[in-house]
Amino acid sequence: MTSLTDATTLFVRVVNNLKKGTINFHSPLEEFVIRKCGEDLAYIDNRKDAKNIYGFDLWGNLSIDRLKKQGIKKTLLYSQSQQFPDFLFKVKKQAEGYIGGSLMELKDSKGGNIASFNSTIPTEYKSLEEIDIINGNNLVSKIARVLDGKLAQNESYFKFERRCFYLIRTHKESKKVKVSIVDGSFFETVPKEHLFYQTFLYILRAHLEKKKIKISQQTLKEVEKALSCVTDQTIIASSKILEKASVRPRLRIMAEVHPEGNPIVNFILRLPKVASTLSFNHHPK
DNA sequence: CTAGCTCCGAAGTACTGAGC
DNA sequence: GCTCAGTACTTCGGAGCTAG
Repeated sequence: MTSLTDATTLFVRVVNNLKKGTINFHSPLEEFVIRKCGEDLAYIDNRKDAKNIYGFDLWGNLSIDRLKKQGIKKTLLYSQSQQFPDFLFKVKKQAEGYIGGSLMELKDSKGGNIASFNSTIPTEYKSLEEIDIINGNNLVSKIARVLDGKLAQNESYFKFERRCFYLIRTHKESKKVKVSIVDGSFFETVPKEHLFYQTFLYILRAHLEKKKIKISQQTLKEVEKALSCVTDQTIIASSKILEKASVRPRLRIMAEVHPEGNPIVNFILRLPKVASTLSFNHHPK
């Protein structure tokens, strides 16, 4: 279990600075996090802008030679990796385990609804191990390990379940602008693993209905059981090479969040819905 | 090492239909 | 008609692979 420290720290600092006017409601969200919690971070996805725009160097005084030894290539130092998540907080030691180490994702939205989640399903917890699976590489865990230093050497570091938070701004261009920090658990009303196979089941049922095909309850049960194995989004989302096909179908996972219009508490959310779309890559000869 | 290519997530843009 | 939200589609660009 982790505490809420990371999110509350950020929240308190953001609120204080909004009051003082050192940041304002229309500043880029990443500026909030980098300027107010930079030193507490173990991963920044856009290290290029962190350094060039906000003058923050994630690597602090770590020497380039040492980083190279730990597998951090020079091109990685200040790039925009476009991986999940946007930010990772450093872990702190507590008794035998860890606290802190939260994930922070940013969502900026013109309207009152929260923008869609491209490729990542929002959840309450994620470990570095899961982050690596989502990304299909170990870039994030590699960087976090370096910045968490000694604390990262423990074997449990990789599997430590980290809380997920979302720094969300709605109505960003109007006077109604509102900034909130939302706990990932608000989005995870159905376990992520169920979301995928239930989507496929839904697709199947809709087809059966449309084509007026009747299959037995028994068969449907078996299909459901088989489909329940479909849980790995990297397998779902990769483009597929099919025999004789000149195009490669690519299923993309997106989650659209439907906001509940609550004037006081602004982050009560309805069932997340996974919408997949198909696009095609040309298969080179 | 590096230039050129593929892969694919995320951001940005376009479209569409409902309500006024 | 116009606006806006929801949805669909397109573009961008970093990483990683490979051939030279």
